[in-house]
Amino acid sequence: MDVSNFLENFIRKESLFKNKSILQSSYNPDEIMHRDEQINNIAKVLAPALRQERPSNLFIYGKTGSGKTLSVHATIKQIQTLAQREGIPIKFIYINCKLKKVADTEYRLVAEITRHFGKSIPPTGLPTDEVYNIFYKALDQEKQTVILVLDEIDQLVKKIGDEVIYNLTRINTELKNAQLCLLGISNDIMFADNLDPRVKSSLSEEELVFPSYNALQIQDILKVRSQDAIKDGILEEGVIPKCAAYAAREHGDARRALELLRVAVELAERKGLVKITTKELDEAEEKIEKDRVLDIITTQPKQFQLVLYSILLLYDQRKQQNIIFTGEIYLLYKELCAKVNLRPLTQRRVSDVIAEFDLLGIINAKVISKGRYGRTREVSVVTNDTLNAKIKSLLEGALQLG
DNA sequence: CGAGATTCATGTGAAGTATACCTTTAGGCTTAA
DNA sequence: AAGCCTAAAGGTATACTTCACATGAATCTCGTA
Repeated sequence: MDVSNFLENFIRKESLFKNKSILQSSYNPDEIMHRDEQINNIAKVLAPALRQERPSNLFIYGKTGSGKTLSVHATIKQIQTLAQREGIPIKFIYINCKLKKVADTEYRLVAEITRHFGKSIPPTGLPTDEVYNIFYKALDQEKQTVILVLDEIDQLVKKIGDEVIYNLTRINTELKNAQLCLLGISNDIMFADNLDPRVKSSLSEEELVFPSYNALQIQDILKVRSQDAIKDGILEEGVIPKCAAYAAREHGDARRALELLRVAVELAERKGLVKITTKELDEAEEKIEKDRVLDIITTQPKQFQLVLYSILLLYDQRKQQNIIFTGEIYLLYKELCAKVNLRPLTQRRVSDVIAEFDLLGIINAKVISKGRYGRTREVSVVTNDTLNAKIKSLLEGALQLG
């Protein structure tokens, strides 16, 4: 009865949001603030497409939440409407390379691209060459300019190397009708330094750097968006500046600032408050991190979870010197496997698993040499204790541990 | 005392294996003319 | 005879294993001052 009461109230009660979607990361605002120059530059580079000429490949750097993806999308949209009106064949393909199972191998990446042409590619079974062929054909079928946006391209290269990109940049030489333009987006400024020089030079025929927003700019953005997104007068004085300050601390991540605000309002709503204070912001910050980590963890395979569980268990035992080595992890992991009736992976594999968790940012794992005492990964946990406890109980449930 | 040589515990690359899934091909059966 | 379904054959990607070699600083060794 409490539940029905709650739900009843929920309907009656006015939402604190006017339009929540405006604060969600998928939202594309009509106007992007403080990015005019960048958008103009993108437009300049891509404009030749409107004359059926191949635009130079473009490479965009900038920290997370500096508006890269947004600006690209905005530019694309404008070009597209224009192209549509004039009947110019331009096609945009956007792929986020970060998504696991979408673009973490060469095959999967090319398959994913090809699917954007309406072809269906099986998840496995075809030779990679064949997938390339299908891609060529689909691409070259008609006279068109295709602009391929690879977001978080650094993640891709980190995983599978730069050969794919090389292949993609070279495709143009074999195309009769169509032309392909690559637009790479990277969070990692140093990324290009580790590229094969050939790849680097062809990928970044043009380069563009997105500076991070400063606290004031983030405040601007927050103000404008919150005006349309949430009810008037529910933000306590100082909430927006603090929110901006939080985000600016994290290298000016506007996306994070918006998320922070949205989650804070959600929390307030759930608590039945009518004012958002900085307290909600703090809670929101915690919740976001928690959700991010929990989300990653729950979607991992069992074996991975067990490895992580071992790490957390060891971390708890070692409060003082919270450094853990691969060998210990593997030992405990094997023990746990026996308990849960799981065939343990080899140490070789576990080594890779640990490296993957590092890449995901859930743990810190650094390869060190202990001199006479060998070589290992030095693993430490980055999450805080309350979150760890949460993760552990969650994993215990998922793995049916005692 | 200091320069090399040793050593340890794993990192790491390459090649091999199991599994899941794909396409192609060849029968075998059904169906319609 | 044409069409459709099924099963076998032949092929691939992926996750993982096996094998073998690479690492790199603490420690040891041994010649020398």
